[in-house]
Parts: sequence; C-alpha cells; structure tokens
Amino acid sequence: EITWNTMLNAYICSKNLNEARICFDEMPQRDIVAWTSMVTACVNLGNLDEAKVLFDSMPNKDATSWTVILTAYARSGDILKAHSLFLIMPVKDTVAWNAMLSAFVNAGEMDDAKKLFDKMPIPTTVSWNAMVFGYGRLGQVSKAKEMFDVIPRKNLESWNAMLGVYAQNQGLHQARDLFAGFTYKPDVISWTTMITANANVGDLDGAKSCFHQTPCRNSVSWNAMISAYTHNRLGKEALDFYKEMDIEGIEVDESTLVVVFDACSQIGVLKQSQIAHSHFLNHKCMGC
RNA sequence: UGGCCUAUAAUAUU
Repeated sequence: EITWNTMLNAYICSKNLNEARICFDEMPQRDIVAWTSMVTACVNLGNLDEAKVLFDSMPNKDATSWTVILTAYARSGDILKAHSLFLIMPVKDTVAWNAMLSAFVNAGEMDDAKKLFDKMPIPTTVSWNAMVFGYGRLGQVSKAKEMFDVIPRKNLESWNAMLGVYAQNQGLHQARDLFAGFTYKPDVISWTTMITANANVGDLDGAKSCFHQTPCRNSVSWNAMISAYTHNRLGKEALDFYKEMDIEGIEVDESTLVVVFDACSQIGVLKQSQIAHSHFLNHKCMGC
C-alpha cells in the first residue's frame, strides 16, 4: 500500500497526471493518502474543478483532505468558498485553522484574519507568522511588530517574516537592527530579504554587501541582486550581474528571465538582441 | 506516503 503510494507520488512529482491516474485506478486499495495525493496533484496542475470532483467522491475525508481543497479555493481567489468549506469540515485541526487564516491574510482581509486568530483553539508559531506577514503586506508595520513581539516561540520564519515587513516598507534601519538581533543563524531567505531591504531604498552597496555575505547563494539571491539594479534603473549593471551568474553556472529560472528582460528594456537595442540570444540558449536547457 | 507561515520576478489588490 505504501509502495503503491510511493509509485503514485513518483508520477505526481513528474507532473504525469495521466500515469498517476492509471496507477491510482489500478491500486488494489486506495487509502485516504492516495486519494488526497490525487486531489493535490489536480490542484497543483491547475485543475481545481477536477480536484473538487475527486474530493467529492472520496469515500472518507480527514482534516488533511479538507485542507487541501480549502487551500486550493483560497489560492484561486474564492475566499468565500474556502470559508464555507472551513465551516462545514467536521474536524478542524491546527493546520486547517492556519490554512483558513492564511486564506484571509493572502486576501488582505486582516480583520477577518484577526477574528479567526482570536478564536483559534491552539494558535501556533505559523499562525503568528501569518499575522505578521499579513499586517506587513498592508503596510501596517507597527501592528506587525506588536504581533511579532508577542510570539511565544519564535522560529526563524518569524524573524524572516518581520524582516520582510521592514524590507517591503522601506524600513532599512529597522531591518538592520532586527537582523543584528536574530536569535537564529540567518539563512539564505534572511539574506535575500536584506538584499531587498537595501535595494528598496536605493542602497545598492548595501545590497551588494549582503549578496556577498550570503552563504549558499541560490538563484533567488542572484535574481534579487539583478532586480536590485533594475529597480534602480541600472540596466547595464543588472546585465553585468546576469553575465556573472551565467559564468558561474547558476541555474536560471523564470524570474531571472523576467528580470533580465526588464534590464534589456533599459539598455540599447543591439545589446538586447545579444542577451536575448544567450537567454534562448539557456532556456532550451532548462527543466532537464 | 497527503494539507498550513517567511526571500527574488510578474500579476492582481492598495
């Protein structure tokens, strides 16, 4: 049963829904995990309607399966549907509460989010983190900070979330202070956030310094640095950085292409075509 | 073996 599920997941991971479905149909017995995996697969491939049909035909459902479909509707923008699913699901565990909370948060509905948060039987660090993030999104930095300050057991994500609030609201000095007081070793996300915090107020030297201090730099670090330049209308510097990325053999992703395209629009036509050419070559090798 | 929070880009909202 577990090996069947492992096989099913292998098909799902390779985005091979048809094979997954055949595997699913041929399984001697389909447990709740197999059903939920299939629903998740449909959701992840953007097929919400099919996911709902599958969900409705599940012989039994637990909090996990309800949460999958709830989150799917929330992400599709149908917050009302998500909420009605939340109301009718028979057993709500902490993850389900957090999923509904994030649904409100991502919709920018912080009043609803706060009401739900206050009603949560067992708020977790994830719940507080979501609230911090949500206030920050709306530019309510002080509210975010008040929430952050009362998180009983902060994890690294809590610190990163608060750092992100400052970064997105032009609070470079506050970001620096917070960063200096981290009780965890900053990870690549913390550092990328610091790059953005600097870039958002035009401090490119600061951004570059953070970039160079980043341990285990990944594509996102590079993308952040390239866009630091483009946001400050420095297309040439952005493209120089991209070339460096290319030389270092860092994997280019869709964000890289978008950012570099932006940089191209800031420079001359001749260079644009050269860059476009090398992008094309890189693009052909992606996703292998 | 399946579901929730934090980084870069775009989009939407402001």
